Amino acid sequence: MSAATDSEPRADPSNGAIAAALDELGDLYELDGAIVHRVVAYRSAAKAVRDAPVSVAALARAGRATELPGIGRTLEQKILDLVTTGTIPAAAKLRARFPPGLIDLTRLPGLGPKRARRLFDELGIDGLDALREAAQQQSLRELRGFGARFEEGVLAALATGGGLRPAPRMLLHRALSIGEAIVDGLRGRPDATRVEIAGSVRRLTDSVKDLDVVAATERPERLTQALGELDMIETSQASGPAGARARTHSGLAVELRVVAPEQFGNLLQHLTGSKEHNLALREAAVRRGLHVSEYGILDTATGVEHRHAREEQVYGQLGLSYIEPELRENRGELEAAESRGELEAPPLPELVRVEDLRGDLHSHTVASDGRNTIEQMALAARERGYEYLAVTDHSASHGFGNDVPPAELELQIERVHEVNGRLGGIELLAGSEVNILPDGTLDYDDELLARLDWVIASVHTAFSMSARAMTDRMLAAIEHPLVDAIGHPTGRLIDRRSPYALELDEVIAAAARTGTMLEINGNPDRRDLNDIHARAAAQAGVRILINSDAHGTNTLGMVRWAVATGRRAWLTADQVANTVPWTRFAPLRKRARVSS
DNA sequence: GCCGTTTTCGGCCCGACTGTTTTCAGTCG
Repeated sequence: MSAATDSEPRADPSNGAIAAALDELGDLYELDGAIVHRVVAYRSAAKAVRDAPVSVAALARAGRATELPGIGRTLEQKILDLVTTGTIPAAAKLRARFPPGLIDLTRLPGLGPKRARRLFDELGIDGLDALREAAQQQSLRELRGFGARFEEGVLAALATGGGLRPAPRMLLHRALSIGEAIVDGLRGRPDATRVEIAGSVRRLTDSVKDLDVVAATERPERLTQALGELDMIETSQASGPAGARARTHSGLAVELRVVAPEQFGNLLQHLTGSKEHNLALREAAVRRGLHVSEYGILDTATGVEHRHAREEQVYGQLGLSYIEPELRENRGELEAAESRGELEAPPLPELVRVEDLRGDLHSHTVASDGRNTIEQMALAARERGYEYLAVTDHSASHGFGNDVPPAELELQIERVHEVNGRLGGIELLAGSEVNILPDGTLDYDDELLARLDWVIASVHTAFSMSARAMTDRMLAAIEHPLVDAIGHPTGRLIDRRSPYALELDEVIAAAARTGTMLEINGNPDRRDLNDIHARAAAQAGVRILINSDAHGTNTLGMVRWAVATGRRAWLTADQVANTVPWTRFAPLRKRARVSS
């Protein structure tokens, strides 16, 4: 937190900080009345920065930021200003013209930049407090285009805190389970011929802000009414003939859209998104004279609207092969779907599946904070069809009363080998999830580590180090010859805790060079590495592990969330180390190569 | 502000719904 001085160069802003600055600039230009396309350019650039797997500050200093999609010379210069001076001149200028509370106004539902600007220009309303006061005095309705309903809406939104901050997001596993229940409920209705989950839940993103459901029916009004009658629905705001909106008791916003069966593919494709995928898809289609909507594809040459019952037909008419929902983020999937393999763009990958996994390299037992014994975990893993399971309880300094002192680990090794000798059909690895201490050392000595069959090393303490110190800490662990893999490498908790400051490109390069595997952790709160980082790591040649981090027999299945992230990372089974049989996995371990 | 099977200017997806309106702009996804 020390201020930068002449002797101490300014620390590079993170991608998140650069993205926030671009988003703010977009907001300011929007208030300033800039054309929408310019504002969209800032938003899309912010997203590109946020998604970039490498340091954008470093890219900008190298004059290479324009390699990112949606970033041209102007934005590169603005990023460079931010990196070198800590501020963007254009933003400073606009901030002086518009009070900070004005952007808060645009966060309220139904109040965008145009109307917020009018409230400021014509009534001097410069923030939420002034807006509340004006609404209470019923002076908003004097403005043309504003009425009593608007005043009521403002007071209601401010009273409930709605709109003051973005709606809380729900983790995927919860939203998916609610979504499946809703889909089941609607499928039971005689009027529904098809019902599917769409939106970000179908794309298996980390977390979601709402649930999109699509249905095919000849009787739309019957089905939209049925949504409100489901047990899990708290309130329904029946909209129009195109669908309905509702909210579940758990607070999840649900949007149901309906079309005729012959248009179901168009609707499913549209509502699955992402917005960026659809935007790029539609722009490319327009260049071919085709206009894509949720109702069909209009061919401007013939005037014919083509309706498709299946998504494959939608992509097919656009000259594309089918794109898995997890890939629909406009991260190169459209180019790949267009490729037939012979061109320079590689075709779409065949994505890894849960069924491809042959083992799990991260699990806990009662020896630390797990709930089941070695034998119970082994039987459950064998039941899943695994050929190997690493028992990796926490190490000597875990704390929380769950640590395993060296003497205890020696006993645990014997227990694992004993069960392994007794049980057939599965290879049990005596392992440990070893803490990486702040100085980069581990909390067992090398002699003990060498007696283990498998070591996954993780950071569990001292999260708020500088990026340099944390990177060095991680690199020290990666360079250790007895560390086979790194667990949950960035430490993030989805929507709750940011990743530690870390130069991930250095971590990835070191992991690739040393043959240290990097994990995608299946805990639905973690999914760490994330999709962007896992893709970058795999492209750099790092072997990726897909692990459950199960703390009981009933959570071995959490690998499905890690597989979801792996699929979003474009991973094929070949890029995931634990898709191979034990005889091929064993020699991939760093320790196997050190000792041979 | 970006970008190019429309290549350095002139475009930049498409539709639903809302509130306040008599035909639509703004907002949202």
